[in-house]
Amino acid sequence: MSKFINNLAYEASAGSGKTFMLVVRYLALLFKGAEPAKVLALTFTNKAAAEMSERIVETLQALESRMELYEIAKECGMSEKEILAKRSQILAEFLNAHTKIMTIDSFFAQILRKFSLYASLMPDFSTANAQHEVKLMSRFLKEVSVANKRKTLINLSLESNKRVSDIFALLDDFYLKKEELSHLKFQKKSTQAYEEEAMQGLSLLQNIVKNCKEASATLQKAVVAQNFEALKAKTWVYKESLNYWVFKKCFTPEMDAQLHVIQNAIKAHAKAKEQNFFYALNELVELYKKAKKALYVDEGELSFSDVTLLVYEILHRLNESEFLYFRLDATIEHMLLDEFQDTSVLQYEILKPLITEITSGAGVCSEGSFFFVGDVKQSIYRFRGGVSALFGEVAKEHRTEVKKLLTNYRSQKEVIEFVNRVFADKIKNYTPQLVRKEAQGGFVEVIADEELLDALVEQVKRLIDLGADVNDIAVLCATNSDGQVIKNRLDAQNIEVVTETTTKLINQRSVKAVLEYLKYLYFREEIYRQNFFALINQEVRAVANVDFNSVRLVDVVKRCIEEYRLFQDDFHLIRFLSAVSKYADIEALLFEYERLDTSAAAADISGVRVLTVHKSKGLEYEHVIVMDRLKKAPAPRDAIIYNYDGIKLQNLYLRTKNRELIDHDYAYALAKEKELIREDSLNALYVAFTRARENLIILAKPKDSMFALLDLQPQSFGELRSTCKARNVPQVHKKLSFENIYYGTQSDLLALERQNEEDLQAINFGIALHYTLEMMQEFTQEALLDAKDMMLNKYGFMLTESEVDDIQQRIERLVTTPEFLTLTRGVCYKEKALRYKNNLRYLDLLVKHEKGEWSVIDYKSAMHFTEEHRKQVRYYVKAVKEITGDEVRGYICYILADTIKIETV
DNA sequence: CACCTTCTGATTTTT
DNA sequence: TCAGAAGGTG
Repeated sequence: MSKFINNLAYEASAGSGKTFMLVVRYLALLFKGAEPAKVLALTFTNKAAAEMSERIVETLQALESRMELYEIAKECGMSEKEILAKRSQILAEFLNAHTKIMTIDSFFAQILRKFSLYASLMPDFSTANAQHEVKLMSRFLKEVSVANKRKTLINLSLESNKRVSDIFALLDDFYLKKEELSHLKFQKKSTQAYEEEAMQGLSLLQNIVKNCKEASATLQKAVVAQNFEALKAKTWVYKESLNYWVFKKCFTPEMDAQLHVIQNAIKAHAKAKEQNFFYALNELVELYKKAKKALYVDEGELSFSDVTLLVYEILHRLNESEFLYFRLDATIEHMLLDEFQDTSVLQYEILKPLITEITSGAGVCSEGSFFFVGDVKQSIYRFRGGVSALFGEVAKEHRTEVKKLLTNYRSQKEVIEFVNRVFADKIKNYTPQLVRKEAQGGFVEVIADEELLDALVEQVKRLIDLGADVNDIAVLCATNSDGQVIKNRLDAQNIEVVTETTTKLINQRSVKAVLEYLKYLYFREEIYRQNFFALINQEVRAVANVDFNSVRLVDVVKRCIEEYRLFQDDFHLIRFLSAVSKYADIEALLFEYERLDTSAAAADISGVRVLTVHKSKGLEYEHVIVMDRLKKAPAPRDAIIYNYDGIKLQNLYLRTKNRELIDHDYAYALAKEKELIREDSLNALYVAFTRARENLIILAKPKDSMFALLDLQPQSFGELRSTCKARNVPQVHKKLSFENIYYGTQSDLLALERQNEEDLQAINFGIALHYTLEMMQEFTQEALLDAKDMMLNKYGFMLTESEVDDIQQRIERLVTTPEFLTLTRGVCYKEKALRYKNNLRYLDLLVKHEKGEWSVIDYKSAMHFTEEHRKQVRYYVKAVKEITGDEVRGYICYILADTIKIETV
């Protein structure tokens, strides 16, 4: 019997079952008796976090037939039978617990909310506001002006040939790395002396040339430089010796002596300038920080990095006794970290004390455990602060046992072996992946073609002709703009396409239409009116004026939806409405909406997936086409080169043209930086290639190819096939329709109009009513008043006064209805998660009565669709019965305007 | 043919 | 900021 390893890491190559291991680990902990609320599982994306929760529920539900069962039993040292016996209980506990499966950013935000007062912050701060940067910029400039540092900023900008906005980005860099930089000192130094020194050397050199009879015209011209800058631009200045080219004829050792004088002066000059630059930057960072603080104290607005930094600072200010931030809710006894190679040093520093406590067993928790998975080969987020060296360092620091997952469970043989061949001698310490016995197929082809887009269309058609489902085809590209171009080309060929941008709310037709409408109202440009009516498929007609000073933006949008009857099964508009309410005024919306990244309502969109390699991380597809970049790769241009040794920042340099030719240290740092960039590109290609399950097609251009570092030749392996598998019946997506033709009488039309209006209003009303009920601590009048306030905060904007009163009256009646009070006697659970047809649904109210039986209560604010509701509640009852094994009854509680009706289902 | 200077054009990845 | 092309000189 194997023993559960408390301190364990997995090096998990692509497709090697990383999520599987995470789920096994998580469930093993629960079966060993850990409370779900004490297990912290952190991921990098919301998608990954949601996926993990879903996988855990899925696994538990079908445990008897899942591969995980064997592993969990092994890890726990229990028999499969024992595990299965505990299954329902564990599932119920998991669904009812405050689980801590989330992104690292939301975890930090949670900590900060608890400790917000330490940072002079209100707990209801917000992150990622669209106007954040603009506001910050103006605050910063004000601070600069107040502190009399305008000159510093202007000099910094002039001297480094950078715009203030670029300086802004560097400031943010420094702000974030402040702690890491603290051991470095920068000194102000005059550069004048070095310039003179260099010019002196030049004039001595000019003398030598003047006295040389053999000097050619070219040579005489070559040694002419008006000033220091012109001298720096000369090519010969960076040669090791002048015993070459036109200098050769006049060469004397004295020439080289002067050359070295010039070189040393230039080197020292660059160094001095760099120091001045960092010194000034350091000074301005203080003001930048002040501006940031002002913004979050006054307006409660923070960026993601502010959250991380503040959490870090707070933790370091806390003393031992205060240091129980993670024990506020419940102790965290177990930690599971996903995609560890993408963690930044700062993020790790925050988690470190927690990890130390767990691994040393010094904490209150006697049996804590630490677990992380990752793959340095898939580290592609260096630009965002990810440090892949962290993986090894952390394992070493906490004496974590590292295991390798060697078998690839995702791909077919040809794909795996191709990847092994290509990367074996390119990626350091590459371990070839093993192929499963049953995965002997697969296909890989490398195609070189100048016309990438034509080749792509051809390959997509080839796959479709072979019977491939379009939803199983993914096109991976280098940039978002490439993705847009690819989408347009496939669209033109009538091939359905889904891009990441397709799913953005602002790209939904109905939302676009409303935006055009608003633009017309605001700018009064004819084009917007035309666009609006074209988008809603209605005849162009006059649009009434709106006074934005007297009408709320939300109301304008609401009226538009009603007037033009845009609401027809369109949940995008509902989301849009709540997004609109966040904008202060029409100007804010019109100038900022493009940054609105609320995603569209979940819709079953069908088509070829087009996405960047970066976005594809963690995903897998049957057929993958990896596209070369359509444009040239950008030149590296980060102004500051950070030189890390492992995870420790050693030094930093200011990127200066040609400096590597005369400054050894700089050359070393630059070479290191270049190597890291190369590794990143290599890793990106590794990620791209390993997304494929069956077929991998690589489209490379002959010149400037991003595949150049792999030395790929046009070639193919295996046989292209599309295995037809049974799949879910695709749900028919109801297309948006903007009907404006009615065949009824005027009164029918009015009735219909009213109904549309009511639909939207009724949904808002229902949501608010539910929310109020959810927020009530108990079913009393007093609790209602508190809950009403909370509801007003959240939904007040979309309700009229009479609706608010209506909600209050309805609930007042509810809490004085004896039948309801009897029904809710016992322990009440509100909004409990329940797995329902592959979706997590929420039960309005679940009551555990004294004798152990349960009641499922669903609230409704209207009598529509009653049969639907009954079905739903019956399903809930069945589910709860299965989970608990107890007696369960279901009720629908109609909270109507004039009466309360409770129906048993 | 070796080498310099000047001009032109291209231009990211995101929780 | 860099890469590549064009144009020029010995």
